Amino acid sequence: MRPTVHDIAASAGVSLATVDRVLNRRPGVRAVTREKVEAAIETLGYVRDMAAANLAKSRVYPLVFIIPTGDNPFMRGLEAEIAVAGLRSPVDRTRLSVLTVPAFDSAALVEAIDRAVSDVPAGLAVVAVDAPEVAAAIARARSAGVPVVTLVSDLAASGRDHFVGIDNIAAGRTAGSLMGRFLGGRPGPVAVLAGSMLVRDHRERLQGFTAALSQDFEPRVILDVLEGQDDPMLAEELVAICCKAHSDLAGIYSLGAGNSGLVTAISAQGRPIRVIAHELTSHTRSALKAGLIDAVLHQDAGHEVRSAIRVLKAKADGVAVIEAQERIRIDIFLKDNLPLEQAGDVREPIGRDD
Amino acid sequence: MRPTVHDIAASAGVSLATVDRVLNRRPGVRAVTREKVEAAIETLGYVRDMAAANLAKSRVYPLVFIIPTGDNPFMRGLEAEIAVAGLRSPVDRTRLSVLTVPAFDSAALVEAIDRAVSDVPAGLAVVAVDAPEVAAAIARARSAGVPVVTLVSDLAASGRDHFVGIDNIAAGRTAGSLMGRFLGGRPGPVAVLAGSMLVRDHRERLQGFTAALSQDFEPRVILDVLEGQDDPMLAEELVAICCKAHSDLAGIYSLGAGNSGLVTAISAQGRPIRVIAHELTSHTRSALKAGLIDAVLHQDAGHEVRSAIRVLKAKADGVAVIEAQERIRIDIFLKDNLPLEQAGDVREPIGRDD
DNA sequence: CTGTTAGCGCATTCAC
DNA sequence: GTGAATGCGCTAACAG
Repeated sequence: MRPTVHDIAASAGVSLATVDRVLNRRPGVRAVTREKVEAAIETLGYVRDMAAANLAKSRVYPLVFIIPTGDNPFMRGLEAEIAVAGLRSPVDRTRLSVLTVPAFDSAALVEAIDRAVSDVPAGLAVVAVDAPEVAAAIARARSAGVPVVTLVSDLAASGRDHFVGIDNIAAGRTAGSLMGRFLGGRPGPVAVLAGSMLVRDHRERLQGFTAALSQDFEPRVILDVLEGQDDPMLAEELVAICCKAHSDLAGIYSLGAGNSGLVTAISAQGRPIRVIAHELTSHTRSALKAGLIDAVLHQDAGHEVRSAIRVLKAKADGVAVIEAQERIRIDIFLKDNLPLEQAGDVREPIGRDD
Repeated sequence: MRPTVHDIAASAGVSLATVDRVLNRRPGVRAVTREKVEAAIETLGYVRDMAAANLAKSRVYPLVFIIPTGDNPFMRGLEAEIAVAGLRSPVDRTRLSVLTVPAFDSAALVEAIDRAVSDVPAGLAVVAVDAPEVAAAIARARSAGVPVVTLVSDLAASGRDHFVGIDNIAAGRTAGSLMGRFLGGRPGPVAVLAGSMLVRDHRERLQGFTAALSQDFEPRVILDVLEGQDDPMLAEELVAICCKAHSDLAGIYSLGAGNSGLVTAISAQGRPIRVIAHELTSHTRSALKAGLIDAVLHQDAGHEVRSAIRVLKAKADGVAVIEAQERIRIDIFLKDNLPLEQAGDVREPIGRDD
């Protein structure tokens, strides 16, 4: 039987209230008494039963997610997954709320963070914009006692408690490696379609891609990055122009959003072009099936949301997280290992995690 | 505030004990009374707080895992992950035990299942052997009220509550698709190294591989399956013979264990052979880095163990599982997206195994 | 058949 | 500074 507060109270010769005070680091205990209790905790190997503690406290965890507005399908999928997780709130004692702010707008993000913190939530999950003022706002949140995780896009300089997302350099390297192998000996340049080089994860993906493709394979020209602003129309136009300019174009790596435009552009081409894209959506899924896209690298929004919730609760309670469980995987989808589309899928399918 | 038992007791005009009786489907309640209570539960939207219930019951979940003996590194990794999960037992109220039985020995497995069931555990996780008597034993367990999940290798005919593992047909298809693309136009036959065709997951992988490779690519000869019994020595020998017999061998798909032997054999070859294998171990990892293996398909044993525990607890409590969370992924590793080696990783003794 | 009561392990008033 | 008492939501004797 696990030791309880009663056991350590008896063992230390004090009352439950005193034990509770030292457990929760509250004042009103003499140093000697405290040490006696801590000794008892140590020798009995006491670990507090969080379930019972939460029951007694009627604890709920108000958690705030701050994500970009706009029609980026991945972000909307993320929002949908937050809503799904919200269905379980009564069970896991959370209360989830979502704040949306214009994408890439650090001022708006800072304001949202400060506003969220003023309600002293149990935790904050932020899709970070890579800017110093954002880092400062996150630091403020933390020093106000609010645990913060960055979501999808990291900002290590902020001192956030945890990053929930994939290793984007590794993702880029994987894309580069797949591209190199898929192309085999076939000549011709490779194009890269990004959203914006102002975004950290896009920069990292490009970096990894370039490194892997130039390191492990025969020399190949990587054309200047096409910045499609994650906008399907613009992406389509840029890709079409690029195809015209390079009649021997061998491959395209799309590392951001706006893939519906990309697909339209390449399906108009009569020649085979190897294409690797990010995020499984209804568009990339059907393009994959049709053979227009060869591989899709993916991060599971559902897993990310659940992971953020678990981590924030753990941080709020000051307990350790299961690292292995919180590692977000880079999923690689070919037409042959597509997960089934599920009834609950909003528009961005899948969901599986740990 | 969520409604509690008090609320429904008041609303139904009965006592707590009666509410508890209908909640737990215990006898001693008149049909009319029961219906009143159920109506109250329905209208108030009551959901029982499992944490509080478990606290009151001092509930623990004795869970039994039955896995093969032998030096199959994946199985040993699985066992290690069970031990890791056991560290958290005090926290999540489980008590894990492991029974090992000789691999592919259905009689031994049946006996182990029956023995485990006689202790009436809260749940049973079994690496199933594909045999009718095993299915019968699992069915017995379930009708004795013990929830059963199959682990890694399924046995749908048994009526198990859930399967914890990857979709092996999809895994095979993925391997076939990758093999086809990696080979490009290069001619030459492809070999398949399996453990045994008596095992269901191996059969399924082969089936998927053959289908994908012959369906989506130019015709290619797939040689007769080499059955290496998951034994490194035998695998090495078989592969060496195969290489000698087929000087134009283009690729090898290793869908079982015994990969250290495979690696030894192919590293002795002077010519490039595309290799796709299963399960990331120290051997496959270093072969991947060295370029001897091109891709590794992987299932995360840690995830599988945690998933089995979550599912069995849920089944024991009669509550729903988060399906998305319990789907086990097929991880695809290239040298570029290898996860960092961790303390808990599978480590095999040098020389004699996979 | 149904209700009362006393905990499960912990947190929190309120006295002393 | 410290302790006794009460309750969180639920279960389990034990009465009636």
